[in-house]
Amino acid sequence: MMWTPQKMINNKYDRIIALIDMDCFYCQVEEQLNPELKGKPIIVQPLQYDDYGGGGIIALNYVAKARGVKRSMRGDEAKTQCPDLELVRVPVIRGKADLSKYRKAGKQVATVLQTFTPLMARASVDEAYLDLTERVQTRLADMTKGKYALSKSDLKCTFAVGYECIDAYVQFVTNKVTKATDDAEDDSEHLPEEDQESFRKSDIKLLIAASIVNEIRAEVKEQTGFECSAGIAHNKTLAKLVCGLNKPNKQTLLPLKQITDFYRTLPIKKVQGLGGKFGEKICEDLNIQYMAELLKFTREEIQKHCDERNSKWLYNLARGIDMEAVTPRLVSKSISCSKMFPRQNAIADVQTLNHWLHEIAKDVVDRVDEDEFENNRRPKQIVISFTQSINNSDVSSSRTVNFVANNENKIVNDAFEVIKRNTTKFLKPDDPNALFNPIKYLGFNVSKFESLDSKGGIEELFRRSFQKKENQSITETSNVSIEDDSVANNICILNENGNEEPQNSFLSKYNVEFKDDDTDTENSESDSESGALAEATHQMNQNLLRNVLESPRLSTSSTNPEYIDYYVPSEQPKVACSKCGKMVVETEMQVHSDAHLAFELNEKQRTEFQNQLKRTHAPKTPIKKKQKSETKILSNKKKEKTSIEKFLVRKRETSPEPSTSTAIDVEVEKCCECGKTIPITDLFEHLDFHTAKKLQDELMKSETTTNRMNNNSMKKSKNNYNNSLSSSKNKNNTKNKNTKNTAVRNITTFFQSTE
DNA sequence: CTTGGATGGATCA
DNA sequence: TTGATCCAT
Repeated sequence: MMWTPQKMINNKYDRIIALIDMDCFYCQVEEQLNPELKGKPIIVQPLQYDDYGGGGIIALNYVAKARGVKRSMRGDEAKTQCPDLELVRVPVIRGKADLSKYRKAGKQVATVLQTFTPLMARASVDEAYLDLTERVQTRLADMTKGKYALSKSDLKCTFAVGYECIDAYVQFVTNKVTKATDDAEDDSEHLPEEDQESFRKSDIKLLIAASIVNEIRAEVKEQTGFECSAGIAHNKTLAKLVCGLNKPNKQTLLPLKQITDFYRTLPIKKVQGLGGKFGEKICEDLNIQYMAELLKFTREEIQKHCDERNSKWLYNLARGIDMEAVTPRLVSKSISCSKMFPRQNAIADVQTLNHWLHEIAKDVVDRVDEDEFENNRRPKQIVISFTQSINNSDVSSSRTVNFVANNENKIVNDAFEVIKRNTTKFLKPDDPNALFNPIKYLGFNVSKFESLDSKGGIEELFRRSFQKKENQSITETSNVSIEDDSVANNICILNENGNEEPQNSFLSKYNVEFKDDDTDTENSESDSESGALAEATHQMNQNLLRNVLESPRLSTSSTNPEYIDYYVPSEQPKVACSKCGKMVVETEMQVHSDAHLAFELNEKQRTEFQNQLKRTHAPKTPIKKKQKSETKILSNKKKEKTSIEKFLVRKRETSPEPSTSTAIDVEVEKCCECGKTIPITDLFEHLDFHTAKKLQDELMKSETTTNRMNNNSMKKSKNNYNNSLSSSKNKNNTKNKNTKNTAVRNITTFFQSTE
């Protein structure tokens, strides 16, 4: 029963996660490649035009959608529905669909996204999760200090679940903030203390995140020409859920307090991971259909129908909690090439089998080769998969083989051997050319990549931080790490319709456990919001980087700065991280170190580093790269090393002056607003007060300029305006009633920057 | 028969 | 670790 509760708790609502999803990505790619298509209704189809009904549709743009074309239509039907529809076919190479241009475009996008945070995980060719927690915190701190203000245009194209327009939501947040300063009453007060701050800051953080995501989407558009939509919430699952609510080229955030309402009409199947058999089973077993209905069940009841892990996950998710971390991953962990041979296309003879093995193997060779140039790695393993039709039913098999050389014939031979060896009856006895059972699917999957640049050292570490990989400990343990009781008692706020269970029993227990277990987290306790801490963290990261560069083995600080390190299993052997001193399970140390590295690099450094990699790796002539690979890698290694050295040196030079004491040691801080000395633990609260004041000031100041802006939402609420501009600038000290009215009146320019 | 194929990730025994 | 299976885009 050893957890670090405080860390876990903070991760329930503290994180800000965005899911970026490209709008009808394949269509956008095709439009970019063939600009004549722009503005026209188009669909993208997988194969030749000889398919049933004119072929399927894998993507359609919004023009086509507006014309009534549906994804479920066949090509013919779509063409009938929309006669001037443009049919774009994905190219076919070696008899199979060639998706390389979409992969390439997706990689471009990911490269841009990655510059905003190291905590980016590609979820598919056109989707990526971003953990924006740090960026949001930084901006919130800036805002609080008056260095930054949201303007209306920052929230362009933004929607908030449960609100008609974003202005309505902003108004709500405004009222809440101003109210909180004057009024002791707070709708988060019945939460456990640990959650209250997170809860109160949720709305403003989501808004800030929306402004950041707008910037991200604008950058993606500028750098790649592609448009995307986004979902913004406190965890991946929710971000994903709301992403599709407003499309295209829009973004949707999910306020914490809207989750229950949102769940009421949300079919369970829509949740990622519940769209298949498992979700169906849950729905049937519990006889429910919507997410909100999950709330009725205890964890034990849920667990009757699934394993512990899933029951916890479901139980938490029903309460808006999903602890899965955004695991940084920039490149895929495997590459697969496959082809189906449905029905009469099933492979029935050895010659045909051989032919297709070669075709697909060529694909493998090309992809692996390309990957080697891009990522300087090579797979160690290849899995050969095939499906036979035996007695009219499909039987799938796969076998693993060492990947010793990226060679077409070698791959084919291995595959042929594998198929022969693992087929009880390979050939028909009377016909040595005919397969006994037809083959309906062939596939290769290479994985277990090995970095080609030698050999440990800082280079390797850097590379890993870019290429890698997974952070399994975070992903896996985060789910099981939520203690049942803590969850059960911390979610009452989501049950805004009452009926929540009493929570008192838990609190004491929680506190006890917290204290018992809180051996090494004292310094970072409850400060994760603080701008000062953020600075301290940054400073510490600088120091950490220096440590890595100068004496990697040296153990220094004993703080654990990263909010992603929120879980420490107790029973496995642990060792101290050489960077942060935190005790980490031995087998997870590499991952832990990677996380440090990912965090330590700022965007510029990362892009610079990547560009250098690209430069040194980019072949002069993209064609015929095969036989050069060996020698080229060697020469590159040298170049690259110097590049890295340069990079590191520069990094050192541009590092901020080392501060001998990090802000973590500071107990008090001078308020930048009023000059008062405030205990650091109270600083944020204190600054909140100033924020509210400022907002009020802005409100008044921009009142007149507001009238220039004339949008629908303003027109709508125009009648609510009044002319009480009489208050002085210090009116922030006035009563609730007054501030509320002001906020209502002037909501659209509330966040206007003053500069 | 028919949103099916290609692809990638994750889980579990 | 491997092989089968599930899930998602």
